[in-house]
Amino acid sequence: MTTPTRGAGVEREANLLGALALVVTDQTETVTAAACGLSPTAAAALSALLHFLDKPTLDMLRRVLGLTPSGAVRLVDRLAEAGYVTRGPGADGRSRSVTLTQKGRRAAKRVARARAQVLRGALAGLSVPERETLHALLGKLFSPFIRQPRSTGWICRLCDTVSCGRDAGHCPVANEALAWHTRASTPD
Amino acid sequence: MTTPTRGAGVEREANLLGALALVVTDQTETVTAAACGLSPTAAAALSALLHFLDKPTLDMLRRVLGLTPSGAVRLVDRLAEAGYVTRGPGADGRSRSVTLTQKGRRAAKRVARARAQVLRGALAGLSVPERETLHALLGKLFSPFIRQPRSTGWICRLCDTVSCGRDAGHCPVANEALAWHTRASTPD
DNA sequence: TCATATGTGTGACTCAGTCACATGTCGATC
DNA sequence: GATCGACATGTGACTGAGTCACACATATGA
Repeated sequence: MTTPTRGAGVEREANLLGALALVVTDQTETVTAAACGLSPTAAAALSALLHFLDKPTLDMLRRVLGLTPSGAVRLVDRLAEAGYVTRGPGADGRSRSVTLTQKGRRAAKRVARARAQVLRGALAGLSVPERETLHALLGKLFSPFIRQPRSTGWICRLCDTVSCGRDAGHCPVANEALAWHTRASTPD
Repeated sequence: MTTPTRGAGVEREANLLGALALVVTDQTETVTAAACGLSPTAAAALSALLHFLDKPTLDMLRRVLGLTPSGAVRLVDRLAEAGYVTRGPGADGRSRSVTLTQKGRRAAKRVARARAQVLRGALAGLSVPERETLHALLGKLFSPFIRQPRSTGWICRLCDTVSCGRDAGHCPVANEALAWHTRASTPD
């Protein structure tokens, strides 16, 4: 009993998971950067701006991408120079809103499409029931990452918030975070 | 018939896969870089040097990491300055071997351990049969990435070649690559 | 033998970010 | 209402990790 294939088994799966995560991320960064003609970070910013519901500010972008304030300023400078965003007055006298231009919106959609294409390509070889199974397993894999405070950027910085199903309660990240907050309500 | 949960279904799983790959890679880069006190690329280089069987050269490292020749020279400069590697004569009058020092070997092992810890942590919530299932599915997810020529670094640049089981025919990357080469033997 | 390919290395530069610091604004408290 | 600390943005100077263009030595093949 206990586990016949312990030890080496875990290592094999761990290694495979690491390798897959690496290719998927590599590919995604390459194609999203190409889709907007800027850096992967800029691509992530465009994607985030596309999916934000309320008027995003420079500071929100900073948090999502895990940058320093000045880093975010430089990033928005670049996006603005490319004609992708404009700065406007924020809700606050201190903050400024960052808004996608038409051109920026188009670029952001290209970014999202490019990402989706890579990911759909990866899933192409799976049958529907296999995809269902995978979905459940991926959800479980998330938990450990949500529990702990993250040092770098936001998990969902490239997410498609529609297909993510956050509002419908389908997003494991959102669900875990919610459960976590209700459990231990430490207001920072 | 056909597929009742088509369309949106694929998008959901695709999105989840992308998000998971992103966190896993983020975390891995963070901890491996911390483990050696240098950049994620340097950490990958140490890991690669640890697992190379034959005497690695600067050029091999360059290929694995997807750098330019001069980029690789700079990287090895940094590794040497940190006391992690030494340059020696290569098999060839042109090439030079890059060898881990004792200190470098220790650092490389820390890198490998740090990576393994992240990945094992992700898998911690899965039962043994769930891990088996995941393993099979991850293997299938790989195929599309191996078929196409990659622009950026090598898929396995952080792999633990022992637990990967390449020689025993357990590594899906190696297997796919092998099958691919026997099918279309274009010697470039 | 000579042209070409290959591996390594250098100088000048770029790009994306950092840090230290300045400025303007908000909220709370006296 | 004045003041003080926290906060959002922005700027100048700098760094780290890479690039490109080029040089040089060695290897390979016609």
